[in-house]
Amino acid sequence: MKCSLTQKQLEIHEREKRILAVSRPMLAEQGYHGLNMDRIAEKLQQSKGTIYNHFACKEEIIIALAIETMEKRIDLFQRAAMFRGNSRERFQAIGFAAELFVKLYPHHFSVEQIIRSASIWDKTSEKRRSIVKLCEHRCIGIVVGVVLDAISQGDLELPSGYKPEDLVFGVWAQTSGAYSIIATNDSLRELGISEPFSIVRQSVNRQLDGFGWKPLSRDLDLDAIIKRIEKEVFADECR
Amino acid sequence: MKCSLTQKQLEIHEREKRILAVSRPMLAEQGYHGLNMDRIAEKLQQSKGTIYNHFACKEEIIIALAIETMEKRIDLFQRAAMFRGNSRERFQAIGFAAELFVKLYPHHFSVEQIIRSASIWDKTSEKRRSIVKLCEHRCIGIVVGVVLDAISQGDLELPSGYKPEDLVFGVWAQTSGAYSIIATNDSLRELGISEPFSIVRQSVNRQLDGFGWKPLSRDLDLDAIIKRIEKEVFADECR
DNA sequence: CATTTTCTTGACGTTTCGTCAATAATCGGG
DNA sequence: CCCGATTATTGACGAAACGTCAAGAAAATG
Repeated sequence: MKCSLTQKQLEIHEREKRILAVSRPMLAEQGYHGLNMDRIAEKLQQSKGTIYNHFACKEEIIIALAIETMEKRIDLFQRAAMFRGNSRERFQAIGFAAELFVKLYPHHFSVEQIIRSASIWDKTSEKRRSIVKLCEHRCIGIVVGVVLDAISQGDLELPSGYKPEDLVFGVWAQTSGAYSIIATNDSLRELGISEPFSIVRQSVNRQLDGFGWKPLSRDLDLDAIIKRIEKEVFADECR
Repeated sequence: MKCSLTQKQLEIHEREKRILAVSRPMLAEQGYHGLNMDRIAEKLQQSKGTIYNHFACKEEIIIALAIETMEKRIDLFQRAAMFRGNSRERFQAIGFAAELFVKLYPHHFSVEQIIRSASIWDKTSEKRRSIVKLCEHRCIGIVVGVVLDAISQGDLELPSGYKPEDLVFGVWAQTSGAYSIIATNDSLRELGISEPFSIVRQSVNRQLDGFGWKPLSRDLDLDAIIKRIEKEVFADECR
């Protein structure tokens, strides 16, 4: 009875994960149109109706994928924030995590891009939308936490009227903007930009310098810090 | 004969512009799916086949709209770059133009966002794609020009191995990333970010400070500069 | 074991893209 | 000014894909 019930529910839960697993590469590699409900059903050897039992529409699958993505990112950020070092080094670690995320999980990153566009948003359920909001909140919270630590430790003093969230927004905008351009603009090299990832790292550091977040980059050995982060936080991922 | 021929060609050219004019709000307001070939034909009182005589597919319309958009942006940037002031003030003027563009022409801005995503790109013609590249090149060229002036006037010295294009990329990423977030994230205020536009301006300036681009922002009256830009360059737009 | 509830199925209706053969308009030479 | 050739226009049509739903299968319940 109870065992049997759990059996079925387990099966359903399992299938939901498989639907998402099959959907992600379709969406990431071929965009919104590449995600095809009939093909999902076919690949899973189930009827289309069953898929629709799990997700009310295509957009629900997309937002579910986005939630998985954000959770993965949050995990990386959390680990990065725990890096042992001064506040600026910990911020650096989060930056490293963001870069790692893009490079290591391009299929996750793509989904984050796709959901940002189109009229996907308003076909999704309130329930999942609120989960997305929560994830965003948690993700920003992690970064804001490091900024707050920096302030309380006297490494950083923000201009009056400037909140920690504001600084985070600036860096968030810069990195997400950069990664988005890198992913969608195949002629960056022709535009004279040959090492975009390295440039983002530098630009962000200059921005932090501009806010006077100590120690300034000229007093830091950034390459050494990154080596430490690789070894101490993301050993598994950087194998 | 020649007049008559021109007559017809003029009509066709005129119609092409009308197709784009009708398409833009559809695309900008309702995304990729809002752009409906049948409805375009209906609105223009022409058959669908005629629309397809102008544009081989939906994506061609989108990229054509994107080209119009980029040309409009280039116009604003060119005017901004001619602002009379020191190099940093001229850079500021371009930043102002970018912000103005987003705020004043949201339907143009949206299109720039949409083309960046999805699998739109690979259904478009090589011809239009190369025009897009050219536009990007021109647009970046304008900004790079100001940076070069700053260097030659001794206001700015880039770190070794750092090219003017790299600095421009950083700012480009930050502003485009920020505007994209602003446009697609309706809960910024809940995340603690209440004045995103003002924050972007400040963040960019801090970044320029970090590169030591003189005069530093603490030696500038940014509000006064912006007032001057409004009056001297964009009087029409800021009425 | 019978009944009720839940789950699964795939044929179907609908929308929308893009095509193409037929028709209409325009052009150019005599 | 007229007639064949070229070009442009049309809308019915085929194809693809989304989402629905009534009927049937499986599971739960008592």
